[in-house]
Amino acid sequence: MRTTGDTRARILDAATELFRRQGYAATGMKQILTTAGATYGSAYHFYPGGKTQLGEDVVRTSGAAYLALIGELFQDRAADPAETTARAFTGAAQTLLDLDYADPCPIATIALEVAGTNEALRVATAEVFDSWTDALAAFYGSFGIAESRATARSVIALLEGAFMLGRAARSTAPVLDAAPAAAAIVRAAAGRSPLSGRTEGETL
Amino acid sequence: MRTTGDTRARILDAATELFRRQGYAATGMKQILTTAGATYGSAYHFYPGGKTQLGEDVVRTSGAAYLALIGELFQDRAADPAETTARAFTGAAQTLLDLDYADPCPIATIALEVAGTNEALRVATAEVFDSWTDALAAFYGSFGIAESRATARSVIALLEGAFMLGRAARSTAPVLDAAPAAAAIVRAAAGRSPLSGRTEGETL
DNA sequence: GTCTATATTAGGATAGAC
DNA sequence: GTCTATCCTAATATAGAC
Repeated sequence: MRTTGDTRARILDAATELFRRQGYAATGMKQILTTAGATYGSAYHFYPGGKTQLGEDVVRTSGAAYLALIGELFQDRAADPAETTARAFTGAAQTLLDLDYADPCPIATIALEVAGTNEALRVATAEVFDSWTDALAAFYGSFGIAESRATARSVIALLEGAFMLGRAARSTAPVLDAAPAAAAIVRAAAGRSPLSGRTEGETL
Repeated sequence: MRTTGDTRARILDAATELFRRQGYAATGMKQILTTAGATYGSAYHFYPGGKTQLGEDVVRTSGAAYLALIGELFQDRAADPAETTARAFTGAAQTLLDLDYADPCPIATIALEVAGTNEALRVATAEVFDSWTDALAAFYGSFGIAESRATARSVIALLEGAFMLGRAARSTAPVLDAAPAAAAIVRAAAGRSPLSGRTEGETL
């Protein structure tokens, strides 16, 4: 039995970790509770809606944590946004390695698993993806990139897909390959924007 | 009980369909067999390795079918490869809609689910992704694009990620947004290639 | 708020008749 | 090659004592 944090936090942490490594459906409440050092009584006290409600908490909580991470990675207004984007991918490749190919995205596997079978969870994953898109779009928009939402969405999609191929192959190559590709997406969108030219060729 | 095809094919088809809609872990053998109109006896006769072996057959068979589809979509040597790529994404958005947001990629959900828990299946998904990458890289390479494998991998990753966001949001927008993004990836790679200039500006 | 015990259903897999 | 019956385990969830 661990003693770090309160019981609800331990259950949430254990579920987040296990969902990330095994997926949602393959992870049982029993395993979560054993890992968390908690009991059914506690779990259904905090999550009367059961596994689905716990899953929602996992998705929204880790979604918010990643939103904060996006805010940290994408804040340099002085740098080329395409370069900033590429750097984020390079860092993500390292994260993939550090996690030994567990899912670097805490909601990706869940999102695919529940898209057609659990409406509450599906909505939760959609809202998290939207919040990430909003944050990244705001960053690109601040550089005058016109289709900032479409650009942000594609960059996030590319990262998610690269994680998928990387995990399957147990290789960081797909994520590293995606770094210049992501930069190309951003540069192309910048080139199509009214303020274009400013981000092309010039360092600042 | 259906009578189309033999028993093994019915089991394979049912499993493919259910894995695509519900994922691998959430789909039970019982449900597969009920849907297929088959029994345990038949299932373990054809797949003595059980659910994992059935999953492998699903991954490799539908992986081969998609490889053929890639071959059909990417064969026009007269058109701009970036345009061809964008058109494939537009078509994929329609497929997503036609499937009512079931997974257009038959192995994506499985790939994420098993990446850390089932080595045999993980290898199967990796090999399928590789075969798709090879085919698409050969297409890009035929246009003189130098980093053809990295480009192909990123295009596939972008499509997989766009499917993920699209399924979560029940919207084709992520896939449609990804069409010009994919074209940008291809154009950027072409621009970095020795034979560059040929695919830029010119129609042929 | 936490515990144990249990209800109920489904999970994957096997044996052996036919 | 197909069937039924069954084994054993684990699934989610609940009840009720403490």
